[in-house]
Amino acid sequence: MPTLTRIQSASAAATRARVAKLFHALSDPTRLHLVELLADGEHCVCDLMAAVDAAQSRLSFHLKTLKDAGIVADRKDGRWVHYRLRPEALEEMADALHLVREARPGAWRSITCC
Amino acid sequence: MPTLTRIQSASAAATRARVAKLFHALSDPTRLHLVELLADGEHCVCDLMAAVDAAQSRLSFHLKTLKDAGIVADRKDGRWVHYRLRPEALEEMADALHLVREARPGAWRSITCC
DNA sequence: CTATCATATCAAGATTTCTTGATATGTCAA
DNA sequence: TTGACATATCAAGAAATCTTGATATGATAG
Repeated sequence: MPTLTRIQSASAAATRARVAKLFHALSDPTRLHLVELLADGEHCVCDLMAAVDAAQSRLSFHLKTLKDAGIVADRKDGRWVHYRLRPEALEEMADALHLVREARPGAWRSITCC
Repeated sequence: MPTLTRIQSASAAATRARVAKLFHALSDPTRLHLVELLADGEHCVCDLMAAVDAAQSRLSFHLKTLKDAGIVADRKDGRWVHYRLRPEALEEMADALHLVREARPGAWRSITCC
């Protein structure tokens, strides 16, 4: 494998891993619900816990998953923690989808068979 | 819980499950790679197998995952099978993202605490 | 027919993700 | 201070997902 190709596919692989992580973060109904709730602005964990019916540690786990993917950010305020959406991450996802949606017909052809 | 609320949240839950399934299908680097490859049109399994470096049954598993989510469709042609993207599914995902991205500030307020 | 090829499916194990209950940490109120 | 509260983290088990190798199916070529 030539060097350039290796480098390109290495970064393509890194990009895919990043995008996969973003999509994974939204691949769970509870997390989708949380993201919906945060769509109108910042909320504290206690509100979120009341809105989605989840045990505290379970909610904490899902918020952490979203935060690790960069989809939400948090802010400490006394004994409360407020979470908010990070629109950049959602844009990143929209961009990834868009790249796939714009067809590039004939970019590569059948080699192996058919 | 009043009936209307229960019905609404039942269908909201169903929608979230559907959307979660779509996002889950794209939450894996191999499947993202496949979707990229299909972005320029239909390809047979053998081409895809050459392009992503995956064992046959592994590829088959990931294609099935994409197909079950409705992201790709297949077409049998003699002993070959050709897969193609289903743009509707990608639109569905883009729509789901869009709903979250348009903020609806103040749609609900803190009740429990804070 | 028979052999070969393309693909799907299955079974078992490996790995990852999720849930639960328990405990830790830091903050505020009394 | 002390106690109650909000949240995070941890450990262990449960569940889902992924990988691998083996076998099944159906189509074509010879």
